[in-house]
Amino acid sequence: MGLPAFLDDPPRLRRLLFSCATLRTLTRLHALLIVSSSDHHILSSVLATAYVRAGDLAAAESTVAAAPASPSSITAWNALLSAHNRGGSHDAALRVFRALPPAARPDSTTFTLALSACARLGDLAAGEVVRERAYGAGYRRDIFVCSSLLNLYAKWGAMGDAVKLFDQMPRRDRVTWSTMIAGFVNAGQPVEAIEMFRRMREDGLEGDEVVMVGILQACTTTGDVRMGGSVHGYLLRHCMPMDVVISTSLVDMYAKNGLFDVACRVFQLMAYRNDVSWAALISQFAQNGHADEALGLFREMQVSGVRPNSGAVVSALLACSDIGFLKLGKSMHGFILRRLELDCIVSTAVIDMYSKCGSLASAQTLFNRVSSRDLILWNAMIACCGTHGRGRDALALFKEMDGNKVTPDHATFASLLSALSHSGLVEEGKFWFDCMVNEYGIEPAEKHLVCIVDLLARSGLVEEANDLLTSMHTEPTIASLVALLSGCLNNKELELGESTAEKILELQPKDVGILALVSNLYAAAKNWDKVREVRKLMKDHGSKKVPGCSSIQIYGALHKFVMEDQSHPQHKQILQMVSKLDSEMRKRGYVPKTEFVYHDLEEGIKEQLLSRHRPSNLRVCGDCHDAIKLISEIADREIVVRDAKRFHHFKDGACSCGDCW
DNA sequence: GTAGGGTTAG
Repeated sequence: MGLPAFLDDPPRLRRLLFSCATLRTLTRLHALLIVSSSDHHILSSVLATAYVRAGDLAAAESTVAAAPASPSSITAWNALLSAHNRGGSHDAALRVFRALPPAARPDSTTFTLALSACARLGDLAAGEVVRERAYGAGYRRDIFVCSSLLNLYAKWGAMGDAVKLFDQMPRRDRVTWSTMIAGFVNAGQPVEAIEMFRRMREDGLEGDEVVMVGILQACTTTGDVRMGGSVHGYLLRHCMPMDVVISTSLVDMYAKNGLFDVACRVFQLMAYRNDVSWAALISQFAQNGHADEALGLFREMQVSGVRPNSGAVVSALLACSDIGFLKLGKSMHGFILRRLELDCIVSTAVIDMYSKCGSLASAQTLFNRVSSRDLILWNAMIACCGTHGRGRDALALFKEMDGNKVTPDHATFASLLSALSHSGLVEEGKFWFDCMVNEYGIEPAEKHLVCIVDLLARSGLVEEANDLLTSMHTEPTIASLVALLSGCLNNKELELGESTAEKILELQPKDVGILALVSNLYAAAKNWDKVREVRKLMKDHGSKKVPGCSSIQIYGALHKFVMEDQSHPQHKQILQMVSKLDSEMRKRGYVPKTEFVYHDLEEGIKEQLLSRHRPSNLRVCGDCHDAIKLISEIADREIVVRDAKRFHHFKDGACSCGDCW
């Protein structure tokens, strides 16, 4: 049987290879070429490129590798490298680059592609090897090679190297400038980024969309909304195409600086919004306590047909945590399992959501299922145990983490110490604090000091706590003094208490809760002059508190209560139940602790207020704590209460957290 | 067959 005539017609064969639509026809053609006696090696580059286009990168590689290396084969190698990069297989791209036969003579494109792979991988060392080879091959002044190298440095914080290279470059174009700008933004040097932009314009170049995105990010981090706004105006004046990315940067810039109405307006005017645009706005609402708006937007996003990405889901989970919306959070967990990848970031958010919605057990279960855990995930789980009053569990996790070769950081210790402190594990707390400083070389930050002072003072070791504070190089902060004072008050160490109170007053606190604590200390010390003085301070300077809000979720519906609020449809029935519980409690010997009311009122009125009291410092107060203990017994229910910081699990007339009041 | 951009976790 004769072979098709086109096999002896190289130009026709070339055309055929290029137009091969499917991998199957291509493989068949290749087989024919091999059986034919014609010298198909001269076509191997074309064949390999065709394989790349058909998506069979392995076939492409073996084809180009089997052919004798020639300068013309480098385009096929480049096509292969480029395809690996496009598909996200940067490791494979680097492997191909390393396997390149020297006779193939890598060119500017080859080095550019290899450097791009290094930049994606963050492999600075591999980048150095590529750079040396590129320089050796005479591409020291090639603008593409230099830009790729610059990008590698800029993306991974080697701004010193980037600046050096940038200054040596024979020529700079918009891409080189914008790479430098993005690099400075990334490295947390927004001022330098803006300075670069100024120099760029001095050089006679105008910014394009990519440059302006960098500048907007710089404005976002410096908080310079004026400049951000003028960039916005510049974009409009120069009729720059407002694409998704630049509009999203604008939304982010306005929202991150608190201008939610402007951000929403820009968002509404966008011709097209993708998942990132939605996520940008949702995250800002979620992070600034506007959980309802965040969840509303999340819903709208789904209605409009955009599938939430992990960023949007993480933010929505944060909103659920914020208002304790367990049912919605659970359904998001389900959505993630069906549609998204459960990576460390998402797992952390889900675990945090379960914990903050009161379900530590669900958080634990998920944590145990996650196979690869990063530092932040461990930290989150340790923090969860701590807030639920499980100091020993937190310590066990910490030890397990250490065994898993994850090195704890300052945040780990902050959570661990806080957990130990609230569970009354004094010896352990002291031990790990020393360990943190001496073995892990972590300089105690304010949050660590507050924890350890709290731990010591809580257990009565007020002198030791005070000595620790005075031994530090820096002046004690309000928070650490408050921790000390609170310990003094609870342990009736009034002498040290009074001097601590004095120090706190010198720092002029505005927080009503802190002033109340100071006043209580003076009252305990019977220093009535001081009590009057502090009360006056509370009246004159005390910051106006946003009224505390309590909420409860029943069958997925959220019920909210604010002080004096009577808007709930079942208000009457609720009050009836409260008074029923109240009389039942009094029968069991409940006496309201009126010292927790910070207003100057008659005793009788105080009691009335207390029975529907949300604490002004957003922590469960001692009176509520006692009351809920009794209610859990009367109603024979487990009651989980979350305040601003921690959880209280009440059951059979007791609270799981050993430390509260 | 070549270089640069937006959101998200303790």
